Amino acid sequence: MKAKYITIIDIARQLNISKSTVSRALTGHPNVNEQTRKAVLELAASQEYQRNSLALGFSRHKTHTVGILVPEFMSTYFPSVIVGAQTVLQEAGYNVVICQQNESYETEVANIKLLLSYRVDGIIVSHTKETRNFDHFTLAQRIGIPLVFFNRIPEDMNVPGVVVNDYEAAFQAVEHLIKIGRKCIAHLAGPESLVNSRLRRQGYIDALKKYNIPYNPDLVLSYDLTMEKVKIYMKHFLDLATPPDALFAINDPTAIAAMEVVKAAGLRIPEDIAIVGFSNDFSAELVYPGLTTMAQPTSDIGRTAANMLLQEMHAKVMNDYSIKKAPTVTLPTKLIIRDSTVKKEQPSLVKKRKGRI
Amino acid sequence: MKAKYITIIDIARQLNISKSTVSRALTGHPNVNEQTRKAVLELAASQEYQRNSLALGFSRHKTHTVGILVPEFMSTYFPSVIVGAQTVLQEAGYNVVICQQNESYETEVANIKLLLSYRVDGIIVSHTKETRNFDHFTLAQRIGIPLVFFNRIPEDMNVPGVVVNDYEAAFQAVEHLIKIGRKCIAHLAGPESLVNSRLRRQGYIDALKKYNIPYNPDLVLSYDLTMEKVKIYMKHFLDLATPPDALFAINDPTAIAAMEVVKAAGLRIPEDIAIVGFSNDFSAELVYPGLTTMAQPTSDIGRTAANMLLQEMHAKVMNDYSIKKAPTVTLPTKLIIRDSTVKKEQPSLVKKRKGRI
DNA sequence: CAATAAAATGGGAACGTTCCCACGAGAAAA
DNA sequence: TTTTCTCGTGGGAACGTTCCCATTTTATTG
Repeated sequence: MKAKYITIIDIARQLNISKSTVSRALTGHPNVNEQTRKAVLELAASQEYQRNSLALGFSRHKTHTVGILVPEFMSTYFPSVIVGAQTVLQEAGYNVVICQQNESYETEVANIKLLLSYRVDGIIVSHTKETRNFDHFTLAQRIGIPLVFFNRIPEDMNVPGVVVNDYEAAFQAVEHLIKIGRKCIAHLAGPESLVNSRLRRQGYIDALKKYNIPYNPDLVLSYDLTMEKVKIYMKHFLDLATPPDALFAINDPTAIAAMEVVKAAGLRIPEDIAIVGFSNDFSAELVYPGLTTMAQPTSDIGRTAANMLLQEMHAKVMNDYSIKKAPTVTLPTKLIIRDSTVKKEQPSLVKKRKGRI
Repeated sequence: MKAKYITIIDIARQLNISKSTVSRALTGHPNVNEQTRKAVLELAASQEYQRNSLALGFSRHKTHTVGILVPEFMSTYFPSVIVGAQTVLQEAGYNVVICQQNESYETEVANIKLLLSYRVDGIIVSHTKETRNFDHFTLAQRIGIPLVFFNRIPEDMNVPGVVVNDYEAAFQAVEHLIKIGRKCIAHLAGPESLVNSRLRRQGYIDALKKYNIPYNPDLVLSYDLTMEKVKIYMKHFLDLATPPDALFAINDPTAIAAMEVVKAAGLRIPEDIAIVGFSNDFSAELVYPGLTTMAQPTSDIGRTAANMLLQEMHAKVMNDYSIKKAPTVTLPTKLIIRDSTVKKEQPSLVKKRKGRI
């Protein structure tokens, strides 16, 4: 089974002109007679000519395609970053292909190699939580393919990236809990391997310090972001002699899973335990009670990363980040307060229905 | 700024052998001396050789890449279908690139052309809700690129596809509402242009018929799946002289948005209005009350579509669906009953906390 | 030791496109 | 008229790989 595509040579033959002229006509080159161009375009359209981008990229050493690599896309975070990036890139005339790793390091390496082998012009990436070895990224850099990271940025690489102010965000989240009177605040932290996790944890610690609340390491558990663990850890917190009266969770799914445990234990949110998440996932608004969370400007993150990548790709000379500092943009987060920390009065649930018994 | 890649010719030159031999060594061809192969592989590794897939696909007319086209991926449905498909395809040695259309017809056409121009070996697709003209798909077929549809399948094209039993699913969903005693069931339907919408609507109508409940067209509103509309339409339902005591929504986001309206109106779910959604999105479990919904086997849908595509791609001769019937696989759905239709007793919320005042 | 078979290698075409260079025809300038 | 310029066109190289065919080397057999 073999696909049959029309080529510019087919068109040239039919019109009795050279492939050069056909090429010029199709690419909009000025030096071509208007009648010739018209004839070529018409024939190309009627024969459904599809340019062969393989041949083009191969010959021109530019594919006008960028790859976006994300660790997963079941939460709303990554999809909406992608949509933001895609908008900018498509406007700039670039094609976008997306690869997702299922949080697997091997897939990540394979996908980087895949993109390199397809000679993409640039890559936007957030690495998996498993990634400890960054050789596949430095490889891309060595070859000269611009890379822009977001969300998760390898520490010991000097690469352009877009992040949010994780430290301040965590600080504010915890400060919010303190200001509503909580004194015993637990933290479900992310894996130590991720910078964001460590920054958020530090923000947590420093917020406690600022308000003279002693930091109790027993109230902090790092975990690997698999949902089963949350339930175990949260239960552990509830079983402490002095259980916490608030929880700051590394992200919204964690917070939501924790809420399940709390509710199942018959405790009230926020009265017994107030909960704050991170990212403002779509579901944060939907859960009961609504989840207070630090919103990330996902679309902006994507757009910013895309613009940075465009700049890198258009640079005359490859930016050599072994000698100069790579640009990093930090975007602001915003605390969204919902019922999981501060309860609004409910509309009366017993209001009479109209027109019915 | 130009990327520099090592080529097999570079390697050949350094080892003083021909590019043919290098090619053979790298591709695992039998006719090559073991020592030569070892030398080639070592040099390739140390110089970080990256095969040029453009050249390869260009020369071989096979890219071993398939494209997946989805209308959007903010809900969990499409991402998890993709993950399912990706698993199968990667196991079969195919690369996967994902394109998302933001529900835009123009983007869809552009992306199909993009994939064709990159000479992908096959395409898995669910079209946008805007798509009325399917020329870009028939184009792919004419050229000889296998296509497999899922979820949304163009009616007047005879193409392989994977769907769920939308009609029966809708029937069962409505039957469930009837069995819990509801008599006045509204339906927020999807756009008429989508087959699924029409099938689900018919399932709704026929379920009513079976139980001798008169079908009232005023209780059915088709809409374009934009969230603002839901609120308007739902409010309209509530304002009817005889407002409905149940709602069957075309999908979960619709159902959830409707729940917001119901709750804001001070009505109780499910006592005043029972609600059923469709798809069992991640959020269906998280909302309050939990949303009863027809679960779709998303991962299976993806895996099935991928397997069908593999079969198409491996067919010796292109299947000509202008003369024979294209295979369609229908997968089963499953009703997930949650509190939005049948309330479980709640754990007491006033249970005493231990170890605390 | 010659004859033959098998294994390993080299040479070159092919894939579709762009781009550079050359060339002819006609127009404009000398 | 001759020279110069511009416009439109054609020819061919280049891109990196595979694959087919030819050739050389090595091993095996009579």
